[in-house]
Amino acid sequence: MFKKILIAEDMEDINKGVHTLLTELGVSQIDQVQYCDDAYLKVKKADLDKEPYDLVVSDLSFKVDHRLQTYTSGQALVEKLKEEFPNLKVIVYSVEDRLQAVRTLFNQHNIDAYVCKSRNGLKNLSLAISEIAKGETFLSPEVSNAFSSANELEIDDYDISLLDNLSKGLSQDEISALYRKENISPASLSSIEKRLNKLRIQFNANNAIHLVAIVKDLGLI
Amino acid sequence: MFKKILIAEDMEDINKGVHTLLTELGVSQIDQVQYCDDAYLKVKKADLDKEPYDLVVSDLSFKVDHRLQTYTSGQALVEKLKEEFPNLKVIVYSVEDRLQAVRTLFNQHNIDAYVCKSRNGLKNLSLAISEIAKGETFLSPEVSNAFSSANELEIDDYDISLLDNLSKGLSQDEISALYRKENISPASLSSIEKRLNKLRIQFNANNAIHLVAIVKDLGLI
DNA sequence: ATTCCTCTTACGGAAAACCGTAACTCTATT
DNA sequence: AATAGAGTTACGGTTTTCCGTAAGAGGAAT
Repeated sequence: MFKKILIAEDMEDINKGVHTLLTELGVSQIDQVQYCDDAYLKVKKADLDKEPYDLVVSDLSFKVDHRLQTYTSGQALVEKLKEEFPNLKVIVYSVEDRLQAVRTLFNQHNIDAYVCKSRNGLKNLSLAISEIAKGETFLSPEVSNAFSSANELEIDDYDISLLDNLSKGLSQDEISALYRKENISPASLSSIEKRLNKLRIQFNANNAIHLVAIVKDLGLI
Repeated sequence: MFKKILIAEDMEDINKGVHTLLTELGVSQIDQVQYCDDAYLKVKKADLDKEPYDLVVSDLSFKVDHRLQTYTSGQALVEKLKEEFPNLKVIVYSVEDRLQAVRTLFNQHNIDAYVCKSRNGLKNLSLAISEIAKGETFLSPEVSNAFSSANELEIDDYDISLLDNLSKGLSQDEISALYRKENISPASLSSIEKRLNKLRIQFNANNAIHLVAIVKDLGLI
């Protein structure tokens, strides 16, 4: 089990909650910071002192305040940490459930676990820790389909067209009529509903508005 | 009229076109760069040599390539230039027509003109130059409503919050419940419907999806 | 030809969004 | 105190979206 852990989390209450959990798990040294820069400095110093951290648990979003930060987000912090200390284990603990963000963190920045803050957040966090201790990675159930093979790159031109038309204000009915006129298949309302449902699941969107907002952020349309 | 002008534009053909126009306008010294950093260095050097530029015409987007740049966008370049050389006149010449971007350039970075690359791009550019020479600012007709439009100024924080929550996938019902909990008024479903209806009319949106897509494009959320 | 599989379409019910109308609250003004 | 006006809320009806189920259409493979 891990002996020395750092928590980076700006919300004091959550920070404390995680601290309690880690204490219960028997971690002997637990340090806490509320700013990304402090996190980096602590890890850096610990490394120089030859007493490196075993694990960092970091949030993604940190409220900005008067203190100017070099690393303005958990993402930036994690990137830097994993770059400079590849052996350091990192758990991202965040409310964020956008699959693309999760994918990026794993693929680009090689994090070891992603845990969603939710009703079972702490439980999953403790699961994550034991998995990592065994050399495994961990993914919260809320975002478990971030890698489920099927959805990876299976967004085709039809999907894009659908999303584009939605974003232009057409109703599903109107899109159906349009596709019938232009001989685009499938054109039935039912198929369009089905496809949009698939996309909603893929992108973890609650509804069509959310879906369009997400794919616009991703630059897909 | 201006005597010494710098063109910052990565596309060679456009760069050349602007050069030709300026020559026709009787500008005696016209320099061209294809990288933001080169632009900054040239302006800096000219200033140190006591032969400063009168005007910079800059694009917004520069393709990234092997040359690592300190200033990776026209926006960053303009910001730096206006900060260090407030007297230097700056025209932004770009295809970008997002109103929010235009507003930011004028309000935050104090540019002197914004010209859209379009059919009449060069004509507007020459108009802009003569306006600036008279001490005026200039705004391309394509984006002329970035400031004039009354409708955009009537959007308050509540509207933004509403749109933001919508884009995050909350239903109108959920937003109502949220506002009740957080004592944000108005919180009733009816009022939320009404406000969204007003926004749909203002932005010429067919439905909520369309509305969110539009305000995202405008950079409002 | 039959089976199996996948894609498309159809349908029906529940939920949410859309839209008009009317009532209620609060404030300012006389 | 009375009234007008703007903002908020309530409510009913229609349309659209959401979601599950099931039937039809077409292809591939024995």
